[in-house]
Order: sequence, then structure tokens, then C-alpha cells
Amino acid sequence: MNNKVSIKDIARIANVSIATVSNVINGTGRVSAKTISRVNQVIQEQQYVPSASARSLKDKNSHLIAIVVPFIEKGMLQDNLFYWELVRGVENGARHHEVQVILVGIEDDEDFSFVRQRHLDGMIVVGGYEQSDAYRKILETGIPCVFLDSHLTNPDLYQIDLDDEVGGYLGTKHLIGLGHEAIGVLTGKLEEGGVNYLRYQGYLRAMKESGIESDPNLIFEQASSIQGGYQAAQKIVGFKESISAIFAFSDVTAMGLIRGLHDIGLHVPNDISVVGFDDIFYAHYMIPSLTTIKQDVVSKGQIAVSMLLDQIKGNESSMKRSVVLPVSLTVRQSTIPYKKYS
Amino acid sequence: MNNKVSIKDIARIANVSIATVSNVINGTGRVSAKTISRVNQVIQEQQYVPSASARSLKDKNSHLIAIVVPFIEKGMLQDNLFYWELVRGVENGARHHEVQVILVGIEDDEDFSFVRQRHLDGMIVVGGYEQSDAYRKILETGIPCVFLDSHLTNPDLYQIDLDDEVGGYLGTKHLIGLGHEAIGVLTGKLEEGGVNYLRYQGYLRAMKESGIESDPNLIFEQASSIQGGYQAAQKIVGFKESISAIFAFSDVTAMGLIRGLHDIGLHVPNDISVVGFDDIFYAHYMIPSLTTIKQDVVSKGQIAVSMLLDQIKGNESSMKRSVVLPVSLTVRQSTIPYKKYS
DNA sequence: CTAACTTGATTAAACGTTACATCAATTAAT
DNA sequence: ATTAATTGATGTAACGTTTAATCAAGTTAG
Repeated sequence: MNNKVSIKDIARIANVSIATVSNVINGTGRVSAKTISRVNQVIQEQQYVPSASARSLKDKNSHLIAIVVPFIEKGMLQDNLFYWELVRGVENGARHHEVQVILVGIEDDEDFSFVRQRHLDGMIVVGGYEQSDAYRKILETGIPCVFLDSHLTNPDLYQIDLDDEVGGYLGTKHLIGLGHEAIGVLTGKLEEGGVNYLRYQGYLRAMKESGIESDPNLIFEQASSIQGGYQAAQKIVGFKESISAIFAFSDVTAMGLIRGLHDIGLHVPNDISVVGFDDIFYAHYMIPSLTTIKQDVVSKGQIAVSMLLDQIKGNESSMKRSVVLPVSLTVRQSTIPYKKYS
Repeated sequence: MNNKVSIKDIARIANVSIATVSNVINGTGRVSAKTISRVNQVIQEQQYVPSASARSLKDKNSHLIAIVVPFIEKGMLQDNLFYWELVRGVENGARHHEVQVILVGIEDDEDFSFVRQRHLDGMIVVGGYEQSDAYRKILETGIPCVFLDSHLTNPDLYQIDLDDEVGGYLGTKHLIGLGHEAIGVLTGKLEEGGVNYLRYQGYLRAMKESGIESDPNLIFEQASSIQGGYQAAQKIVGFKESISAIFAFSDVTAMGLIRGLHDIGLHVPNDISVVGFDDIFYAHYMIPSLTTIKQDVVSKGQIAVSMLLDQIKGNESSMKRSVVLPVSLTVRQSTIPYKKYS
């Protein structure tokens, strides 16, 4: 309705020039107290809102950032709840900085022309693999980015990661503490330096430290999805006499796994213990509730936003380029002390 | 890097006027085949991308829609996975129409000035209550909207709803068919005409049809969240001798409920049967897996987008303003035939 | 009392598009 | 052979801002 009141209208009604109105809005230039209040009055009355397109045309920044999520990964629809929590954190962080978030679920052949098209101020990229096509294209756009959970080697990039190695260590140590020795690992794609790789390193460290030899046959690499976890149960059951516990590198796969084992007749935790990773909110409500490595996803999203905005504003010095967030162990019902397989 | 190549540059390099370039890009006006290909060539070489801000400044439409989600509802953080599936559907629908989606998680005091600020083309609004403040503000913006799961009474509004009454009926009928008579209901806020209200009506119809008297004491109204479901277990346990089944009006509350009952010592389905609503993907993997009323959330999102775009483009006639999507019953492990409480 | 600031405000260019009006050069119709 | 229509292309205003340059009037300094 009132959609077309522009700065010109305000100027006319308030009997000043548009430059003055602009100054009032932005607090720039010199303008007397009375004029300020008169102009503001008119702005109120007319419900004037400055046009973002006109602004961004002028200053080249859009107050728009993108969150880039791989909805489809390796051909599988991403059902990881984890992303939802993250997206919420980002949206929430952004709104406190008067920035809006556009959601982009990238596909394999994604082209990133929308970045320049919309003059995006920056991007938050979730889970990029260093050698992927998308990753290369993202860097090519040249806009400020913050990478999440990517463990990229380039030290110039801004990134936020988890202390994945420690997470892997903690979960494994917990199982060892319960007396388990034959501990299987259910991991997503193992790429050198990637999230799963680091968790695996932590696992190895814990095993070595406790003098337990780790059996490479007990490493199961599977898609990081609930289905992936479910399918893994089939493979794992072949080793049921030699495995007493499994460390799944995400809660979602742990869920699928537990269900898969259940369908085969193996019950968690009595027949086998399971540790997850992420602590998504269902973990607490599952039956059995899931012992897992906890991270604070929502604040991760918020940190990502402020890091991105600092970078955009050029407060480079005020922040480290790489942040590593802590993880911790949350013990619940899915893990119990080792008992000989009966 | 190459961020500043504009239509002018293309025009200069291709030796034509900017008007011609514009015509080539938009397929408007008259321009010879050779010129077209030459211009396109240059566009390719220079990696030119038209500026969305300039365009939207000119034509008043931004190719930007918002999806509005109540992240925080009645003071509770929305942990409903359901929304995530919906958001994904919308994003996916949008990308096929060259529109981008901005994600807005509204708060209680939300102001919608961003709508005019960004010249949004339209909005998809999830779960609005007719008498809410937000709802009023949304209508005031005057932009095209599609309302999801809102069951609004105004027949001029575009909306997509589920056949909630039938859903309520099917779930109840299923339980009755298993021999249950004392069937409790775990519902979110019961507002006349709202989603929960209609599901409840379906419940009543099924009960009446089977000649079972429904006990108003067995209606439990609780927040639609996993915690809400968990807490409900406390209340329900007081009636454990008189309740043999519960129909929860969302899968998330069903999960919380099942866990809550479990902690109290009541096991699903042996001690009590539970039916959910939505069929979020986890329903299939829970232990026990959840009998539930299935809806197709992703396609709901996609339909919402195309409905919105039709409305924006003014193809009013081509579509009904109100779409009701079907639901169906999916039977899993959380419901079993009635047996006397022991 | 003039010169030099300060204050409050204005003018106009520029940002990258689109679309309307115009125009020159062909081609077609009488 | 003149007029009319068509084709291909251009010039330019307009969209809503911001900002640098400018200016008039009032104030202060010497």
C-alpha cells in the first residue's frame, strides 16, 4: 500500500532537501536539532523505509549474507538435524546485527553467480571439502567467508572448527574406561585433515595411550546420514563377537545404527555400547539416550556471524582467523561397562 | 575480484549500446543474430552478472522471497525438525524458479519493515495464529503471502493446509481398530479452527462414530515441543489405569512423551500405545518406531513456492487459493492391540 | 570593520539497470 | 520511383540512494 514513499517525498513534506533527509537517517553531515526532529517526525508519519536496493546500488554492500549448506551430499539428501540448529544460530546472530540471511542449499553443479548478482557481503559455508569443486568456486567469488567444520589448510581463511581430535579422544577414552577394547568406529568420509579424520586420530591416540591395538577392520566408512548408520549395522554384525562398542562420528548415524542393530537383534547398550558425536537435542530423548560428544551448535552459528561481520567491516586485527571450539563428553544410557559377549 | 564489470563495460567491449546489451540479456527488443552472439560472447568472457540491486531498483521486484518461521514460540525455542524439512522444500522449490529465499525467524516483537526495505516479492508464512500480532503485521505489509498450516478464515488468503481433521480421524480410528477405547490426546495449543483443533475434531468424530464416549479429562494440552511431550508424561501417568493409548498431535511431542513414559516405567507399546503426527524422518528409526500420520513436507514447501510465484506473477486464475493436502496413516511399532492393564 | 571560520543546508553526479522514444537503413508495397 | 513498413540499433530518463562540492548566513578573531 504505502509502498512507494521515497526519500523525495519525505524531503518535500518536511521542506528540506533529500540530502538533508539522508543525513538525518544516517547521522552524517551537519543538521540542526529541530530539523532532525522534524524530519524524523515525517519519517514516522509516512512510515518511510529506505530502499535496500538503492542503497546497495550506491555503496556496494547489501547487508545480506548467505549460509551455504550442502543439502545434498554424495547424492544423499541431508537429513542431519545438526544443520538446522546451525542455521538457527546464524539467523539469530545475524538479526542482532541488522543483516539478513539468505539460505542456499548447494547442489553439485552449483554456480555462485548469485553472490555477485546480489552483492552479498559475505558467506558462511558449512562443511566444505578442500578439494571440492564448490570450495574452489566459493574462493573465486572473492567475498569474505567463514568456513565451518572444514579444517582447511590455508591459514588465511577464516574458520571455525571443533576440537575434533579431542572429541575422538574423549569418546574413545570413555569406552576404554568402561573396559571396552574392541571398539569399532563408524565414520563418514575419511579425508585427510577432515572432521572425521581428526576424530579418528583422537581415537587412535586414546587407543595407543591405553596400549590397545586398534584393528583397521573395525573402521566402517559410511555416508553421514541416518540411513548410512542403519546400513552400517549390517556390516558390523559380522564382527559381533569381536566388537563390544562403537563410536559413531555423528549422532544421526548413531541413531540409524542403533535402530539397525536393534532390527538385527543386537540391543544397545546391553549387547553393544554406542557413543555419538554432536549432541543434537534428540540425543537426550532417544531410547536409550545417547552418550555423545557435545558441541554448542547455536553459539557456533552466532560466532560465525560476528566473525564474518568483523571481517566485512575490516576489523581484521580484532580476531583470530581460526577458532577452535571445545567439546565435552556427555554420558547417558547408550554406554555401559564391558561384559563378555554371551 | 572481477566484481565491477557492468553492462557499460560489456557495451563498450562489444561495440554496441547498453540498451542493446540489455535487450540481449532479457530477450527483449529487436537485435540481429550476430549481435546477439557477439554480446553473449563478451558476457561470457567478462563473466558479467547483472546487478540485482539495480534491477530491483528499476522494476520493483527483487526475486527474493522470505520464509517466516516462528523460531521461538510461546517462549520456547522451536526444536521441531518438521520446520527444517519444510525450509528445505521451500529452498528447493525456489531455486528451480530462480528466486532466492531469505530466512526469517520471527520473534514476538518482530517488525516487518525489512519487507519493504528489500522489496520482497512475497512471503511464505509458517504456522501463524489468526489473532496474533505477527499475523496482523504480515497482512499490513500488503505483499503476496502463502500461509502454511494456519487454517485462516479469510477466504481471500492463499493457504496450504493439511487435512488435519481426517488425520485426527485416521489415527483415532486406527487405535479403536486395535481395541483401544480410553484414548488420550496430547495436543498443542487448542485454538478454534487451528491445526490442533481440527485434529481434535477428527478424534471426536472417530470416537462418536464408534460409539465410544470421549473423556475430556484425557485431553492434555501442552507445548508442541519435545520437552512439552516429556512433561506431559507426568500428567498422564496419573491416569495410567484408564488410558491404554495416546494420540500425540506431533511426532516431536510423541518422542518426548515416549521418553517421559519410559522414565516413569511405562513402556511403549506394551504398556501404552502411541500415535504421532507428521512422519518426520526420525519416526521410522525410533525405538519403537512410531505409528504416525504421514504428510509430505518437502512437497508442501515446493507447492507453497509455486503458489506464491503464481500469485506474484498474477496468474490468479490458474490456482485455487486454498489447497488441502492429504494425509495417511503409517503403522509402525508404537501401537499394538489393546490388552487389559496388568 | 574586514577576513576567516562555523553552521546548516542545497545541488548535482553517480551507482547499474530497463524501457520508451527515436532514428537510420533496409525491404516491401503501390 | 515514391511511400510505407520493418529491422536493427541507439539515446536517455528514471528508479532511490549517498556523498562530494558548494553556498549563504551567522559568528568569531584580529
